[in-house]
Amino acid sequence: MSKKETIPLYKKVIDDLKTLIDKGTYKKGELLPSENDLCKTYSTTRVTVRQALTGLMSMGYITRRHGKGSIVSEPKQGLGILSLSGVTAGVGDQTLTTAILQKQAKQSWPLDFFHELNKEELRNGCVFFSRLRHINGTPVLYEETFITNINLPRFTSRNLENCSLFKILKEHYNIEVKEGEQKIWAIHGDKNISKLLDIKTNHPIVHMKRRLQTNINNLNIYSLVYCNTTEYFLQDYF
Amino acid sequence: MSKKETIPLYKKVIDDLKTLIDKGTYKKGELLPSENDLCKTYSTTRVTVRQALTGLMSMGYITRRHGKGSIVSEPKQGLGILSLSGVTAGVGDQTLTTAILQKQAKQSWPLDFFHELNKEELRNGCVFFSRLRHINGTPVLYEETFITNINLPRFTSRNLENCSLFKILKEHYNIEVKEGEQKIWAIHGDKNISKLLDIKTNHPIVHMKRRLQTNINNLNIYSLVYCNTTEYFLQDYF
DNA sequence: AAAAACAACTTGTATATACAAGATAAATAT
DNA sequence: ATATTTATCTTGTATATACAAGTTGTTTTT
Repeated sequence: MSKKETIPLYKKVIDDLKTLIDKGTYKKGELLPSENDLCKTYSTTRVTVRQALTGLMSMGYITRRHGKGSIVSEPKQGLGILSLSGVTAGVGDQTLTTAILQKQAKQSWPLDFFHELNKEELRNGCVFFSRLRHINGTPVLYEETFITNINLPRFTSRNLENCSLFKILKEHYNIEVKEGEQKIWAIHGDKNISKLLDIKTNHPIVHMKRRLQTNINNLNIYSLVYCNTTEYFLQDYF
Repeated sequence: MSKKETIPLYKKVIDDLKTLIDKGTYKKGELLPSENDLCKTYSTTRVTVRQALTGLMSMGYITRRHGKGSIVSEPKQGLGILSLSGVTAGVGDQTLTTAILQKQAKQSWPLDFFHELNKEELRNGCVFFSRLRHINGTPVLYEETFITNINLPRFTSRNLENCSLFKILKEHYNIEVKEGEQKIWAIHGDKNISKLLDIKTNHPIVHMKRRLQTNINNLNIYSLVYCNTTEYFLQDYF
């Protein structure tokens, strides 16, 4: 039952350093321990340590300077456009709450679904849920998410508040987002969206259609996003 | 005068494979030669070949499957939101023209510049230019670009039409974009923007503020983007 | 005092090798 | 015929090592 999976050393190094960066032990602009120091810490060689650092770099956690070291970058949360920042401060200082409008439930794909689906996905159906995110009490972002139904144990009974979808997928099912695409429009919200976001109908909002591919074959995450960017904006690091 | 720089082997492998993918020799969904084949081709070892493949992967050119091989992905153009797609087809089928509204010229940074600048950048000043991109004759995207002035030879006299900024930087100055951030809003265009994009003033448009860091220290590319997404949309791969 | 050389750090590139583990098709056993 | 095993591909992880080259502070020379 218990997956006695041994996680690779380089992944452990990534996780450790990521945690220390997120915790603030290594702050923005500071240098990580040198590659040789990390080699000693983990009793390994530079090839493995560099594999970890390369991973952290492509995740945007660090930059590297020849002859200098690995420099901690701005802490990034999420992948692509997942983070929402206020004009004055980062998300950390804001009160971000998430309301589940429709709890995740198995269903078949909508007939007019916005993205092409393969046979396997169509056969499996999907899990759908919708969330409304508030910052400091104001509704800012409405999101509808469709996940290919591959029978994740107990997934439909989990609590998906507080942006924890990706965390849950990673920690409980070892699912990670590998790549993705997103399409962006500026639109005027229709009646429903405007009501949800508490804005006038001619108010401009950002609309996105996203598709995220995971390390599991045929497990894609699709989402429709509607965001009121009057007081906040969408931020994207790459 | 001639830079007798020896380019690293792994970079040559990346460039070669990238060219072959772009040319269509390796098509989407196909497998690249195996790591051991590439080792033979380049008379090197797997560590070096894998360094190249890891690079191609983080650039989005390929995905890799354990036990299977390196699979060619959808060819991606540019980095982050740089590509503009129509609803019906990719950019390739569209007629994309670029008009230079203000030719690139050295100047000092605007007093109310949207991003923090360091001392070095302030001292150097910037090169500014603005472009208006049309798809099938319709103005769709207006972009103002600020590049830190580091005296690139002949840069101010080059032709920046046809999205070739990044190509020029890469080919003539060996400058590559390393990372970046972008902030996104939906707004109603002001008089100027609306006139440029030929839309009504209450029309929703996507507004972005972008900052791209390059492999050259203190050389950043800042841009302000305004996009009419009525008929087209902004697309982003990661 | 200023410039040049040096030493000691750092990361970058590269070779050579080994075994683990996923994918696939052929050979074998049922 | 249908499973099962096996062989042989593939990529994934890892060790050990070497030298090149950028960065920085110290020492030496001028």
